[in-house]
Amino acid sequence: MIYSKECEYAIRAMTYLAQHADRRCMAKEIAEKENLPQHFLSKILQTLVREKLLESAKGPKGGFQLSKPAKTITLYHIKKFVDGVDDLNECAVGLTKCNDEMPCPLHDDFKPIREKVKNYLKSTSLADMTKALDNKKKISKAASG
Amino acid sequence: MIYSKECEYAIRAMTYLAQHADRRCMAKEIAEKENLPQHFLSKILQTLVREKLLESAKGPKGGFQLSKPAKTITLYHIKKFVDGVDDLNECAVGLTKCNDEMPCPLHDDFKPIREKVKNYLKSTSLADMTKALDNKKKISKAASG
DNA sequence: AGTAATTAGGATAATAATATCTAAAAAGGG
DNA sequence: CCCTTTTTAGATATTATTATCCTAATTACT
Ligand code: SF4
Ligand code: SF4
Repeated sequence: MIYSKECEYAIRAMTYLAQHADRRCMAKEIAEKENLPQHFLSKILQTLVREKLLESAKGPKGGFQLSKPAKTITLYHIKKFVDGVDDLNECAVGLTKCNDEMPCPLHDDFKPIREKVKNYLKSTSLADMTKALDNKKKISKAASG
Repeated sequence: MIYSKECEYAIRAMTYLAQHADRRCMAKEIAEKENLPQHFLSKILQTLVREKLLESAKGPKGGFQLSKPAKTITLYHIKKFVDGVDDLNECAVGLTKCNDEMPCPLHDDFKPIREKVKNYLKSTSLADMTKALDNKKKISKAASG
């Protein structure tokens, strides 16, 4: 609803990296564990390296890792580099470009929602993602055992 | 952010029809007035007829019109028939399918936002769209004159 | 130095979204 | 009945997204 596959894969891969921040992870490993198309993922990781969100190393013991602490990388950052964030500043209705002085239909109803989405992306870091995943694991264990 | 071009065009066309509910409008007219690709729009209008949201008539004096009152047709209905609404029930994060008992990361943060979007689409009718447009026109006149 | 491992980058392929074109069918007006 | 207008439907074209493949470059280890 909010981002492309490419961006979704980027987020999932970076979340995986955040969960294994103690070492480098290979593209192949991430693809297998997260069930992502391997070659496509490699491309995505390359662009994330170019955008300085990741660091990479070639050869044996090579792989990818976050270039900075997980709590400083937000979903917004990732979307910004992969998809761009223009759509978050455009109308849901699509009648004209956004402009507070000359609002289009439903401005007052829609703009707050759009702001909430933007805010959610900006306030959610990879650290939050891993925390949420840990929680899920706990709940899952409690339920089954 | 929420729907495809096709759906956006559908909404804009149907809003136009709601504004001119007293008569039938030709595809060409709608395309010109709303600045939409004409042939693509024709296709879209055809599917809306098949889905019973519009009625059509061929030949001279032909064209398209809403099949029921503007206030009974919501953005949600339109999206449902054009794009489908599955994405409104899926995760923003994309890690797994939605399931309240086994929530994925950020469920509690994201789900309310998603519900707000859904609600917005369900509670916004074509009549609301025309009302908002009228309002805009008024404001625009007051500002310039 | 040699070899295996791994990322980087370019070429290509497959699929989906967006857009156009053309001919056929239906309706109205002469 | 014929001509014009307009929708309908199907074929085709274009572009963007998603995905794969292949080769080169880099590095680690022996
Ligand atoms: S003014 Fe409001 S309704 Fe109009 S484009 Fe901006 S956010 Fe959308
Ligand atoms: S985060 Fe919540 S809304 Fe999203 S898939 Fe998970 S349970 Fe569903």
